[in-house]
Amino acid sequence: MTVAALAPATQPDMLTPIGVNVAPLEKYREFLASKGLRMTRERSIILEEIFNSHEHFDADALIERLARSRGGRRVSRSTIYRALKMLEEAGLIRKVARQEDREIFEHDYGYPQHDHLVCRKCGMLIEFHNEAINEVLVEIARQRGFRIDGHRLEVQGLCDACCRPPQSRPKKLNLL
Amino acid sequence: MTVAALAPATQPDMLTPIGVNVAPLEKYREFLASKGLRMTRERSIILEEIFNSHEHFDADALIERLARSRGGRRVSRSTIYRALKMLEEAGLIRKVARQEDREIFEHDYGYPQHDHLVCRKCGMLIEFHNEAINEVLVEIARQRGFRIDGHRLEVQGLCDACCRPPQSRPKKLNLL
DNA sequence: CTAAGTGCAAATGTTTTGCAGAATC
DNA sequence: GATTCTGCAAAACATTTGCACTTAG
Repeated sequence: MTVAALAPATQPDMLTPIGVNVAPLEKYREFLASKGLRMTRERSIILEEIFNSHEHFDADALIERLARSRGGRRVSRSTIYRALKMLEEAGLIRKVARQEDREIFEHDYGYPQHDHLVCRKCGMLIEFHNEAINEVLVEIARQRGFRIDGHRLEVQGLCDACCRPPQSRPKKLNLL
Repeated sequence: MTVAALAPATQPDMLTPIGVNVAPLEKYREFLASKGLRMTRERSIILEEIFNSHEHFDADALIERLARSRGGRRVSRSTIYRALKMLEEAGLIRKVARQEDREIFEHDYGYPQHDHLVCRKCGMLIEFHNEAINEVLVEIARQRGFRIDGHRLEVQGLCDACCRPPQSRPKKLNLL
């Protein structure tokens, strides 16, 4: 379970156009321009790879995806880490959890806001959205004069499948 | 701001007995016994140091506190890391946030459950408790057959003080 | 052209681990 | 007395950085 396991997205892909969503690229371009930074081949390759799927990912998974990608789309490790930082600043991706000492990212643009149930055993991420939570947070923040930028809510526990292990052979039985 | 800045605890210390709370030690002892592990001088020193204050802390802060502690209470770095892991397993402490690549811990025993507003600028942690959030989570988990062990909710943003920087001299004015 | 970006390799900083001697039960 | 612990130094690991070369604007 090196790579984050995935639950089916809450929203089906029905509304996603075939191919790359162009909006994120535009947003990235604007962000870069506003900071006097440049849109390079590498930056667009990374962005495209990320937005080509709606899956959660970590730096390493992305690096591998790019490494095995068709056509000389190879991008160095450093550049990818540098890009992840920028994309986060640009509001295009966000960190959602931490698994095995790695940050797990997901899209933060063109995707409804949500939180996650994280299975401690198989690593599955189950997305959910609940407006009531946001309302509570807004009210709490108001009381303390706190200006909310965002939040990260990870609910740890066991997913449905991992709650009842009987059917899959319990490990270590062979020690007898 | 290497060490996590702190907001006053939500609950005053009025109910805390002078000196060390003995309950955590008991709980730790039971946990260790149940696993065939031993209560050592080092483990109790670490526990005592942690429960001597209700503050949030990270591994490094704890290491330093123990290093400068009176009487040969020095405990090695490795032992402290090893202990943090056990204490978390034992349900005595929990990770609440991540700042500057370090995990921030806090008591998870003898202290009411709560979440945090984290100031992105000064690092201040403001605790809050809201039962409605728990209710929502329990319901969501029920629907998905998920068994909740716990959660971690970090709300990022700017604290009251950092929202309005005018009075404290804006940095970089000297660049003119 | 010039400032910004990239790749590489080396550095960083936290956390982990192997091992020999010390301590608990 | 055997098993578990500790401390040390070295290792592991994800992420960052310095630098010479490349590239976007």
